[in-house]
Amino acid sequence: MVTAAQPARVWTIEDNDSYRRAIMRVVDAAPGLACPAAFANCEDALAALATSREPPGVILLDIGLPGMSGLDGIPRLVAAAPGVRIIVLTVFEDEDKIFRAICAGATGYLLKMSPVGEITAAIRDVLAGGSPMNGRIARRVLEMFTRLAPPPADYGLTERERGVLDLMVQGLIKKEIASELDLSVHTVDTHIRNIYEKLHVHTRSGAVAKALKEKLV
Amino acid sequence: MVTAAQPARVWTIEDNDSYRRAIMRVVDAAPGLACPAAFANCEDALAALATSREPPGVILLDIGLPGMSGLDGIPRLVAAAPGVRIIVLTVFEDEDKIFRAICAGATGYLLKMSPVGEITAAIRDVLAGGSPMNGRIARRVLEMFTRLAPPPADYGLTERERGVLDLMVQGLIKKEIASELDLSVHTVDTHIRNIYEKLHVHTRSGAVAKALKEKLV
DNA sequence: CCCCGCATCCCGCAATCACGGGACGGGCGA
DNA sequence: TCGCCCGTCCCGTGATTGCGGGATGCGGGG
Repeated sequence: MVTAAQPARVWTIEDNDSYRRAIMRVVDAAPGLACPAAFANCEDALAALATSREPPGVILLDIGLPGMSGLDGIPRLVAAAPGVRIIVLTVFEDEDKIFRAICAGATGYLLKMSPVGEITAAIRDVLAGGSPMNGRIARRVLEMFTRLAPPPADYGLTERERGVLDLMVQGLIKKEIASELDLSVHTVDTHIRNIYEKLHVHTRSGAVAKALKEKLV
Repeated sequence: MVTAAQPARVWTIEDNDSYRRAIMRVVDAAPGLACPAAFANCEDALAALATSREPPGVILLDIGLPGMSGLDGIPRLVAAAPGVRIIVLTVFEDEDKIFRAICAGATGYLLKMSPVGEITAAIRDVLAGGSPMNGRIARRVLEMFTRLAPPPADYGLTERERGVLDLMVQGLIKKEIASELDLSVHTVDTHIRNIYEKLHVHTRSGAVAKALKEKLV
């Protein structure tokens, strides 16, 4: 809980000296927030985390750091301070970096061009269970999601064929599929051949790969 | 572009009469925004879209609608009005609905408990290329992402075995794998057997499925 | 120094596979 | 009513596979 008596501890990892100091000032000036420590690289922060008796609740993290990248630092920081929330604060807005940061466990993603007031707002948001993101970043994240779930592609598989394909994905052989579906092996064979034709493959592995990649079955 | 002369058109689809009217009032009162149309269900909105000569730039969409669900409506609305941005405005905050809405192409996701001022802010955000999300929604989205990239699981596969597995995933048969890797078919065979053992499967399909599901190779 | 584990390579066989064919009934649109 | 598609069933052949062996080279530990 954020109170005046016990301000939330925010650490900053940022290699640009003046920007780092500016952030510290802003955070310290914000009611209920304090920035008791700041570092110019991940290694120093990790070392401090290992010995600190007062771990931070939130870390503002740059990505373009000398030495260990902020991206690589995220999992280690989280491991060193379980429960800590990481807000990435960077100039990068390419999908790859956003994606990697989020997958690594970042809770927020801001751009350095943001007004400083947005930073304290973001910290409070994170503390309140939110995930602050710059608008463009949010749009990108959503787009990645959309792309992740592409058209369920329809190859015109029949119900039966989908059932057979499902069991193929589970690694069953024809004989097993036949008894599972209570069919003759020959019938299963025909279905499999039709699946191959519809999926434009000619091996089990190809069919299974296509089924999984395109979320059929 | 949002100007006083040409306000951005916002449509509202919401079955609760008073809430719908409240939104219309708020949007109409906001400078640069106008809500020239509102509907109680998707079907009506779709019909209006089909004949309208002034399609909206943004649609505020409820999910719990009578008839066609807002979730199912998203792709149709987008199809009927290419370029329209959908902001989901609902009481639901379960992962499934969020996920489906985003995958269907929603640009923003707000909760009805939000102060109305947040709605106009969200509309402007969307118009400016952003993707407004309630803080908790954003957190959920990020968590979904994190879960999407689970531990790359290690079954102790050797370099060679990974190479073979990769080609298996591509649907090649042993002979093809052998020539691709410049090995004897017998060697490939042994590799495959070792892969089976390490992956605890005993069929090609099982191995391919496991490789794909756990992002090996 | 020798043994063990490991990755790599090889052989042979029975089981399984892909695929060419053919057949039958039921549903559905022309 | 007549096709046509679909799901079901069947045969046979030759290729491919899974698996039982066995062998090589190479590194580390006793």
